Amino acid sequence: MTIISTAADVLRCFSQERQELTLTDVVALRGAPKSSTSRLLRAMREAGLLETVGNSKRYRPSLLLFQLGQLYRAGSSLMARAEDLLSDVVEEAGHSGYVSIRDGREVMGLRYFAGRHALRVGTPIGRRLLAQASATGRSLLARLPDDAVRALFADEFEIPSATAPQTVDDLLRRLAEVRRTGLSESWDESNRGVGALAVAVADPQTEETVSLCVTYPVATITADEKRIIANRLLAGARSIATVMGDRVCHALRAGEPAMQGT
Amino acid sequence: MTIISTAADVLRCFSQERQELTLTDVVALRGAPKSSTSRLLRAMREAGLLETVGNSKRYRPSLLLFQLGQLYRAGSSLMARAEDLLSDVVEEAGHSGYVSIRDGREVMGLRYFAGRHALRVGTPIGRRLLAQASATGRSLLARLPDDAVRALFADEFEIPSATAPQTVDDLLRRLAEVRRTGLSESWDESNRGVGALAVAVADPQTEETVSLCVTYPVATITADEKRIIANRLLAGARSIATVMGDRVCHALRAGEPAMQGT
DNA sequence: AACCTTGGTTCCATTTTTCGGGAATAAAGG
DNA sequence: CCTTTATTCCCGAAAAATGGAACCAAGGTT
Repeated sequence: MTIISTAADVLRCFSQERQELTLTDVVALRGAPKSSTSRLLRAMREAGLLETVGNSKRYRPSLLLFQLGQLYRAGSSLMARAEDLLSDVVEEAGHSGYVSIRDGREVMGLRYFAGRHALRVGTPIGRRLLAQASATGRSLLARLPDDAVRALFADEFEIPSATAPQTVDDLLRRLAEVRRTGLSESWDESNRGVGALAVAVADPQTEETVSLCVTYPVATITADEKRIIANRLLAGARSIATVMGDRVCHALRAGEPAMQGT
Repeated sequence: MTIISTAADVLRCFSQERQELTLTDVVALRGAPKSSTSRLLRAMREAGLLETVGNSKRYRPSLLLFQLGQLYRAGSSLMARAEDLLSDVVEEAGHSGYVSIRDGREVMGLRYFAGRHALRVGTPIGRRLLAQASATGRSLLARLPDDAVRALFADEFEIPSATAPQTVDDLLRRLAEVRRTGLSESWDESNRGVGALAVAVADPQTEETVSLCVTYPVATITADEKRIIANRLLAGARSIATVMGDRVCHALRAGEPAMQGT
């Protein structure tokens, strides 16, 4: 066990809710001895991984980490394409959109595009959602084989709401549907009153996969709007898939538009 | 010298130009022995600080770092950053500064930083200026499309002085210039004997936009001083824009300094 | 096939850090 | 002034880092 992993461990103590941490916080959070922790925090600060807020003793991640985070998405051309497309779709639809990736059983938004409607979805970037209970998450899960999905949820399967999949089998049924249509939908699942449509695309070179998703208030969305969004997303995803050489793209390959009815 | 700082050192090897690094890259960049570097990179990957791209041996900063970066952004508001920056610039330049927002056809100062020169501009907070006839106002208007500006001034266009824009077309020409340079300038317009330089930055998440402006007596300002202020404002705005994810930032994106001449 | 070259990993003995826990110190905040 | 919070010091045992060299695996090249 190297000190590096301990340092990373400390970094993981930070979160949306705990943006700044004090020595005692970290000690409490990790149950490690005080002296070691104090030394470690100082070392991390001197290394430029953390910085202290003002002249207080509270620590937070440094600018260096921020810049590195920026690279994360700047580095990917898949991401760039995804952002371009989603920006267009959001512009047109007026509803907010996200580009997200999956990390284990969760998905995380990397990029947010604000819609122009007064009532719009505005979850901040960096928040995590359950993969099984979001359109985005399922669009990504659908790219895994069934047994990989089972393995992923072998030890735990959370059910955040009544409209979310209630069992793994339930989830698999919905994933099959996603694979068939290329499109994933959620309705009042992880966030109350929020619905979403999502598609996933991958870069076979780097094996990275991102999901494009448009979210809207379930109360005001019309079937017509949904069909338009769905078709724009599908068409866009299809073109990105073609460019990147993504072949796994199931239904995206077929030329026919989805959701003709309803 | 702890390994933490060595790790941070490795992280610093990444940049916009070098988004992914291979072992030999890092060895070359830091001149450290191969074996140590190999082990370090592996440790960092296992700790979750780095990840390998696809199944290649190229490393890049991990998702963890991206998340931490997001926290850095969420940690403070646009306003807080704007104030920090302006406080620095004012300190350095000695002239007064404001952070302002636009409200329709007017701009209003929210925060005032007193310069240290004997002769200084001292408009109290809360006073309103015409947006079209101030550096601050034009920096904010420049972020609107032309037709929105026309619509805004459709029913009325006040002309407070001879140096202010005389017509809407005149204004649009000056806004185009602002968009080009990222910088807005006024000279003896709304306030007699007062000039100003301003830049605008926005938080795309909340869609709030603020303007940072430094004001000075036109009688005593030198071209050199102006150039310094302009560059400090631009550089600062650029960094805030990066942190906040503001992409509309026109000329702020380009790396070249403004106002080299004169 | 035999032979480089290149990029990466692993082995080893040696040197350097780190660890923890308690106590003293210091600094801040009531 | 008292309390809470953070830092520093101590030190031997235990763990990790180091750098050189050997070792591997791929891809060329002859």
